[in-house]
Amino acid sequence: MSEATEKPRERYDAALADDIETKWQAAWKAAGTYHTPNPAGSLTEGPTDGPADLASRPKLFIMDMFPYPSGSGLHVGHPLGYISTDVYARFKRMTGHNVLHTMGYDAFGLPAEEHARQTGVHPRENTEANIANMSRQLARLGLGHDDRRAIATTDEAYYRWTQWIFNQIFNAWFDEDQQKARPISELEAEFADGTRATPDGRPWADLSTSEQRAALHEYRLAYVSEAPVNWCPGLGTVLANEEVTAEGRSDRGNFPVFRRPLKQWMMRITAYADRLLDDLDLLDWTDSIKTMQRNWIGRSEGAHVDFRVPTAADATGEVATIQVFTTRPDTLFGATYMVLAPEHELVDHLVTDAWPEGTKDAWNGGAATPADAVAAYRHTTSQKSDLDRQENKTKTGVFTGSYAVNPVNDESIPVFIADYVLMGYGTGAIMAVPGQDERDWEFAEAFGLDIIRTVQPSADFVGVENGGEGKAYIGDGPAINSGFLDGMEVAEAKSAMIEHLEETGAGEGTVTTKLRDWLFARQRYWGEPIPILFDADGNPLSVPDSELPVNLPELIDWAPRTLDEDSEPEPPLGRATEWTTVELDLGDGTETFKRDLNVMPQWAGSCWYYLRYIDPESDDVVADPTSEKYWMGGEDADAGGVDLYVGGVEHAVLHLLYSRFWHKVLYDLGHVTTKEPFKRLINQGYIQAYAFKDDRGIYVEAADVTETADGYEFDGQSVAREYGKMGKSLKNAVTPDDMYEQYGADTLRLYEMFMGPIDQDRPWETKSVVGSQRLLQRIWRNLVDEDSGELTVSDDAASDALHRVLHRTIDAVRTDMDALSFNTSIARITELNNELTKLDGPTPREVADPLVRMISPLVPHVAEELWQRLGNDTSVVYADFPTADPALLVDDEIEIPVQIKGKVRSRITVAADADDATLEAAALADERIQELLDGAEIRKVIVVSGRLVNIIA
RNA sequence: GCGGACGUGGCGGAACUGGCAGACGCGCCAGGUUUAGGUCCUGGUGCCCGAAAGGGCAUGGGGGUUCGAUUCCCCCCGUCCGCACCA
Repeated sequence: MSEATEKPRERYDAALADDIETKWQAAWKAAGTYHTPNPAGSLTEGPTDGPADLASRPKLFIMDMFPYPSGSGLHVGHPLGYISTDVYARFKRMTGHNVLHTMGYDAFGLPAEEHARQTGVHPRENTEANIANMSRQLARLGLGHDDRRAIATTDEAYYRWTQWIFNQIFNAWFDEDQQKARPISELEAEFADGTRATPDGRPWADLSTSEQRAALHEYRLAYVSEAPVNWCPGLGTVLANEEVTAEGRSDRGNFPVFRRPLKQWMMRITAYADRLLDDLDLLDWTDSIKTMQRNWIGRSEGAHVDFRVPTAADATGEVATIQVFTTRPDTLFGATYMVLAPEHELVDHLVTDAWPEGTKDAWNGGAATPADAVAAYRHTTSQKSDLDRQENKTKTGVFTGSYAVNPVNDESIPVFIADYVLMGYGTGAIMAVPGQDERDWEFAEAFGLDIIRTVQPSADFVGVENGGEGKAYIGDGPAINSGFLDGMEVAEAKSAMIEHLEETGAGEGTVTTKLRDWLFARQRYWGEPIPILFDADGNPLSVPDSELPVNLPELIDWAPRTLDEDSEPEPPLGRATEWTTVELDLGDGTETFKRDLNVMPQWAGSCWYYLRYIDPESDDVVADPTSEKYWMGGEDADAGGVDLYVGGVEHAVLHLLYSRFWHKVLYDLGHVTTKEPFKRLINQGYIQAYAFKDDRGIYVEAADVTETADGYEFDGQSVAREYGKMGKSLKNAVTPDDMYEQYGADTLRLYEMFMGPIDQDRPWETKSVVGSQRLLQRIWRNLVDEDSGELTVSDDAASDALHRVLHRTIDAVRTDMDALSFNTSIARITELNNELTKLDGPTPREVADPLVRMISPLVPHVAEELWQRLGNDTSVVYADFPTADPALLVDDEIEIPVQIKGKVRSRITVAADADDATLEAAALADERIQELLDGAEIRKVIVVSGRLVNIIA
């Protein structure tokens, strides 16, 4: 770029912005400008250049979902949320709040381990390098974070407390009566004093230490369970369900995943299902996120019903009983067959030696015996991927040979296995009511089973009755063919049936959730070691808090191995042979313990980081109680929580649900004062960008594409435009560093905030950034002479009109900033500045001063520079945000539109406080209106005070 | 299939609890500064008819409520997101 010789010395361009930005970033750092004082404990020091009374001001706790420190650095899409929270935080600092805002790193996780496997670089080394790079990029944005509070989940000082929380959970049980977690010691006391019976009824003292440990283990909120897990040999690890795609492959790397039984750490999140559901009502979150959480929890009310199978015996020799869950107990009279999931444990007992009399051809799967049919069917099912099962909704299944007895009418009904019944939901078995269930109807048709309607379909229902196709009727209506229920509406029939079942002992009302307990263990290296020791009998015991943290052993050969399909799960920590055993006295004499070899999932560190932001230094407590109560707003447990939490919608369910769960346990145990961690949540939108493909279908560098009359061109070739996520793969990434170089950080901030509302996706357009730079240039030029660098601000009073514009702007900007509506704030500031540009003279100080204050949350560096040039010697960061004078918001005279039949035809100027009669008279007297009415009869006149007049002629 | 969000100029987007649709910006057009281009400055810019005055049409489509609808209600179309044989 050739330098124009006459370019003004002090034009606000990228070079000047760079000078200003780096200068003030250094100054803020030196002064600790963003140091937020705690009310007690550590970090009670505030900024040296801020007000002394900060800690006694009302608090505001603002958070971003902290990032994983990726090796590829940032693009302009990443900081969108961070800028939003920064602007809001700065605005709130100027309205008298003590604002806590910082940033950390969610730094454990598989990518560093994968990278390490490829390069041999230790995950810690790689992670720290990535954090350093990302911190540099973020710091250049001028985010007002209290860097004393920055944490990384990989810090030993941090994960010590992650492990401590694990121990809290492990050493707690859920008291169903009180619906809350209590220390396990209280359970032990109940066993000891006989309040609660031991599992086998013997006195507690008669149990051996090992038996006692085993008994307590059954109750713990974190427990070991032998459960089928998703073993992924390609990654050498077990994956959580959410990390497995619908195709049955790993989310990361797309390796095949196999179901294997394994001893796993589980967290009893299901105990909290009701509270996690109910307390959503306390939260200021969007309906869509709340709905997603509700769906994920999937609470449904219904009944358990027991069906006896007289011909079959269960494992204990008892007559087998199949328990089903149903949300429609009212339809029990219509249950004409039963279905078990193929994996159901009772299936083996139900399979008969030979096909009984009456077995239809369709039922036997072409096999000679039920055992053969079941085995073959199970095999076929296990071969099917989840995707197959989804796409092919044709009902399949086979008869087990057994008949169950319907408890309400003693009818004998056949028992099938079919893969449309899932082991993972309810009891893994259903009573099939084809008359009232689509799926059961399809199965019944395919297998020639009886269909009995037990609800009278409504008149408009198009089923067989009304000459239509066969169909289940799901709607409301009176019960029919249902004995004592006949005539009752669905809801009434449901409760009547539940009452009947409970009286006869055939079942009971119950609640089921889709939510499963949380599989918490990972067979990896780069995570928090689970602080558990196993005694000689294999009972798990927590490492004493005084021995925390359990540090990761240093491994040379630490990487997960890629294993073959038949492999057994193998945790990498098992290779640190010296580390795996430890001698310790846990109060029962010195024992030799084996360490748990699993690490925690990545969710763990992010479950509670808000607490450590509050108090990152305390050694003896997870967070200082006074500071915790202050920052979380714990005076009112219902209303408390982080005041604003901003992050991506991809964390709508898991992170937020896990975090809420941990928080509730900590609340029950008295470590935190609020019921919920995050009071208000906003999902910021994503920045997307255009991408371009050539005719071979290969992406070309988007930055080098030019727009032509009829399309787009790259290197002389026409290319096709697409739209999608910004990133390397689409070759459309724009980095913050590019923007700093071309425009400066303030312009980038301003542009990102101007693009649209915070929660909306939006397309990035580098060519539009210039608009934001122009605004800053014009503001600068209105205050500073570009050639001399002198201030062009006068002490003369502003005109009355300007005064009014100023105060209207202040009023609007205050409201909009408070509503996080930064795009409209910027629009109003632009309008004010356009007025200043038109002035054709120096800017009155009484406008310049509030203008600089108003822009400072958005563009802190240039605002601080102008603030200083205006003669201030304290930082604008803690200056008061301007307040509008209400008297200047109302005009003496206003112009209002006059409509004829709803269409604006003229305008009249009237006194602002004119009454309706005056308005009507003025409107009717208006020349243009008279002309248009032309003597027509006026039927009605609607006057909206201060708004408009509408004449109906 | 079920659930949620949304649909406004060439583009990003404004419009409070129903009251002047299109604020602000990008782009585009015209003019100024400049040797020229760019930068920068000033003005214009929803669409259609019209020289203008003015008029007509416009918030995905259709209907409704209302003096008045981007806003409220019903139906349809489309886009995005979540869940998915959940008993």
